[in-house]
Amino acid sequence: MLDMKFVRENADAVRRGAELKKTPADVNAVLALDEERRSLVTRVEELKQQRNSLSEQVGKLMKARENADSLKQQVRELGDEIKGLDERLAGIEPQLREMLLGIPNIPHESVPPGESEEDNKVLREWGTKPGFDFKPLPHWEIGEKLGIINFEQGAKISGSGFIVYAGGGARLQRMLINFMLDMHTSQHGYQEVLPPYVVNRDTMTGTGQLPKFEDQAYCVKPDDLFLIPTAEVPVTNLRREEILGDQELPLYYVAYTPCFRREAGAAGRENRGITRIHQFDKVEMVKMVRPEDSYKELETLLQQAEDVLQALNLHYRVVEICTADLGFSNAKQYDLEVWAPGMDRYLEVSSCSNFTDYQARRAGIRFRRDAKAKPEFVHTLNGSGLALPRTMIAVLESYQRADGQVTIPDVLRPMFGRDIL
RNA sequence: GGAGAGGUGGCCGAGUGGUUGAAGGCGCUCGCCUCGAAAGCGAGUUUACCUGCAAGGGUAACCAGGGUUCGAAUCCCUGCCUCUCCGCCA
Repeated sequence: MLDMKFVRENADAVRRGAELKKTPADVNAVLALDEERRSLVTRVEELKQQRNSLSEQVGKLMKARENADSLKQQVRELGDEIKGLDERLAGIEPQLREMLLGIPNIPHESVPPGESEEDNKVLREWGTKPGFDFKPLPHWEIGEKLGIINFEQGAKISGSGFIVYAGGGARLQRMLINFMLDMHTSQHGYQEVLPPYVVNRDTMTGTGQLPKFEDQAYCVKPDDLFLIPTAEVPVTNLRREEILGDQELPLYYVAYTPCFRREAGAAGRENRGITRIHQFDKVEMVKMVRPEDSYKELETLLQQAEDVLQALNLHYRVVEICTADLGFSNAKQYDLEVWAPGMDRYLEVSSCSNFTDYQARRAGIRFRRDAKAKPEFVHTLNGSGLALPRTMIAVLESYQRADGQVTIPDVLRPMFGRDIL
């Protein structure tokens, strides 16, 4: 969320930002409620000051064994008035917070303007589309033929949108996860964490999944816990409500987790195969950095995600997301889209975002530059490094052979132990 | 799951109704001292919000939420968490 003071002092910039994002946001209503809150606070604090000093006098009188009844009565009446005002405040404050949460982060000035995702800008391409002397199959056909992806079993035991990897498929998936984690920890300086896959309501709220997207999450009802939709949720919340030391920054976390998404409303789209499933694996990078470094850190984050694709020798392109397609909390975002020759299209495998202080304010993640300095909010970033199903799609489809077999990418061979699936 | 104990500032640790935002110690910051350092001495050391041009003033917070009271870190209730013992279990 944005800082109330910032909204008050930069109302126009906030309005413009929401417009650019095509997100309706009633800034005036927020300003009005803020005004009301402040006048209420001022009044109630005055009354409390009176109560405190009168109450102190009561104490003195009673100690001196003098009669304090009329004073007591006076304080009691003050107390009633305070109670009323406090209750009104207690009603307004959550409402104000909620309205503030409805205002999106402001896009960075470098973000290209746009009307829809059509206006996203392809910045560059890496590698070339692989050529085939046969018609490349889509991954679901490869998967079924080789018996490494089983859709029926997934549907049987869990439901549509769940899959079972078997044999070389399961093994390849595990190797890919290993490979990514190893790269990010040993070459990119990340600390690996293995968080819980189920989190509480506060955690889901801290990163913004709740209350707005409750219908997208799987809920463990008796315990009011939620299956994580991405590792971003537990990992970003690791430091929730903390004040970090300057020497701790920048913090780089990488986590492998499964991700669970109900995808309510997404059913029936052109999502054959495993492009969009309810449970998938992902390696996620999360950064907490000093504000002045965040845009530089976004570039390295992007590069680190690209490194994975390059090591796997998969053709991809880098897309700069335009203002209209930018996520609600994002100030700037790049997507990596990998080429899937069997599907004849690009698939988003990574999304690298700079949230500036928007997410950190909501989650209360701060740092102190030195012992005397005021705490400041960190900037948070995250990026997939990478999403497994779509990486798997790209590998299967790009490395397929005329005989139906799939070659194992060079970098994975030592780990995998053989050169075909 | 059963029984018990406990949750106070960066840390340790006092505090059971009235200038206690909180003793004392440690740590940390600044200053003095020193060629420099240590020791020693002195000062300072939570956060959020409101108000003010500023200096400053004020309110709130001792796990969280309610309650009692003129007044609560201190009393009562509920919840959460931690620890110990028992049970169960990958």
